Amino acid sequence: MSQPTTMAPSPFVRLFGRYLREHGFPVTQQREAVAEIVFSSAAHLSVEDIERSLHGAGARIGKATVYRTLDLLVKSKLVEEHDFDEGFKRYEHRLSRRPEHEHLICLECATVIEFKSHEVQIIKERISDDHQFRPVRHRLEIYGLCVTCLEAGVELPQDGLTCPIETV
Amino acid sequence: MSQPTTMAPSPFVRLFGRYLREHGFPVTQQREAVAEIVFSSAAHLSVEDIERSLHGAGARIGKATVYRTLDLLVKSKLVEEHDFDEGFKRYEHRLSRRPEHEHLICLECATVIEFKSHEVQIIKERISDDHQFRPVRHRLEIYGLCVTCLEAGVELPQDGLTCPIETV
DNA sequence: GTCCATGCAAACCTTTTGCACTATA
DNA sequence: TATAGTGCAAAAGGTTTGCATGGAC
Repeated sequence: MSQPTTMAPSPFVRLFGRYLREHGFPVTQQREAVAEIVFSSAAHLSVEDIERSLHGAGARIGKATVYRTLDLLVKSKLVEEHDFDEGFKRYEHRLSRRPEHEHLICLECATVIEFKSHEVQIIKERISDDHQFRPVRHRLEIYGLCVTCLEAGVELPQDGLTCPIETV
Repeated sequence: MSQPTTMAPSPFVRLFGRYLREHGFPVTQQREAVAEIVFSSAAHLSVEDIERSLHGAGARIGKATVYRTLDLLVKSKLVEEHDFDEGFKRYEHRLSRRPEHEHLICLECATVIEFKSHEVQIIKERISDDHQFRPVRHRLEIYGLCVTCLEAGVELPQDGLTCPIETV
C-alpha cells in the first residue's frame, strides 16, 4: 500500500500495534489499515464490508491479509468474531463499549441490536457450577423480526407438522 | 437401497412420514433411513456421523440425499440445526425431550451438555418487548471446559494484550 | 541483511446444484 | 405412468494455504 489510510493511527489502532510489538509481530500498513476500519465502526462487519471500506479508501489489500489480520485482532481480544448463521463471519471491536453484551438479530434484514443482561452472567455461573464446567465465553442470540420489518408487514413462513411436538 | 435399515419404521420416523405425506412429498427408503438415524440418537450429529451410521448399517446413500433429507427434517420442526463454531452443522431431534434447552460446549472435546433455564425465556420476552422485537427462536451457548477435560489438566491458551480492556 | 508479511492463486471443506436415471404413488 | 427423488460429480462460497516477492526492523 503506497498511500496510508490515515496519517496518524487512532488510539485503538495503536493499542493493536502494542499487541503486535509485545508478541514480536511486525506492525505493517495493511494491519493498521484493517484495524482502522474495524475500530472506526460500531457495526458487525463482514469480511466483504471490510474489503469494500479498504478499497473505497484507496487501499489495495489482498483478501488473505484481511483474514490473517482479523485472526490477530481476535487473538488480541480487541475484536470479537460472530457467526449469525449467514454463512460467513462478522467482526465487532470490543473497545468503547460494555465488553459483554448479547444480540437481537433480525431474520429479515440482518439488523443487529445489542443488549446487556446481568442475569445471563448469573445463569452462566450457576449452570457452570452445577456441571463442574469452567466457562470461557458464552453467546445469547435472539432471532426474530425487528420493529422496522414488523411495521413493513414482513411475515416468516410457518411450516412444520400439523401437530409439531409429540413428546413421548 | 436394496436393504431397508429397519423392517418397521419407529414411531418418530412415522411422524416424519406423516409430515411428508401432508406436504405431498414421497416417503422414500432413504428419507426413512436418515430419519431413523437421527431419531435413534440423543446426540448432536454431524453429517459425517450420520453417513457413518448409514454406511455401517449397510445403506448406500449419497451425501446430497442426506443434506436434502436433513433440510426436510428441519423444516418439519422435528429436528433442530446447530452450529457450534466447528465449521460444520450438527443435528438434534426434538422428540422425547424438553423442546427448548440450552447447551454447554467443551472447547477441548466438543462434548455437549444440555440444560434448561426458565429465566432465559423470561429474559427473551422482556428484552424483545423492550425493543419491539418479535422473537422467533434463541440460542444460549456456554463454551468452556468440561469436567473430564479439566481433570485431565487441559488448559486453554491465554493470549491477548497485557491489559486487554481499555474502555474509553 | 534477516525474517516475516503480503498478494495472488490454488486448495480446502462443507454444502448446494445439475442432470441422467430410478423409485414412489 | 407421471412426478419427484436419488446418486454422482461438479460447482459454490467462505476461508486457508503455498510460494515467490517485498517490506519491517
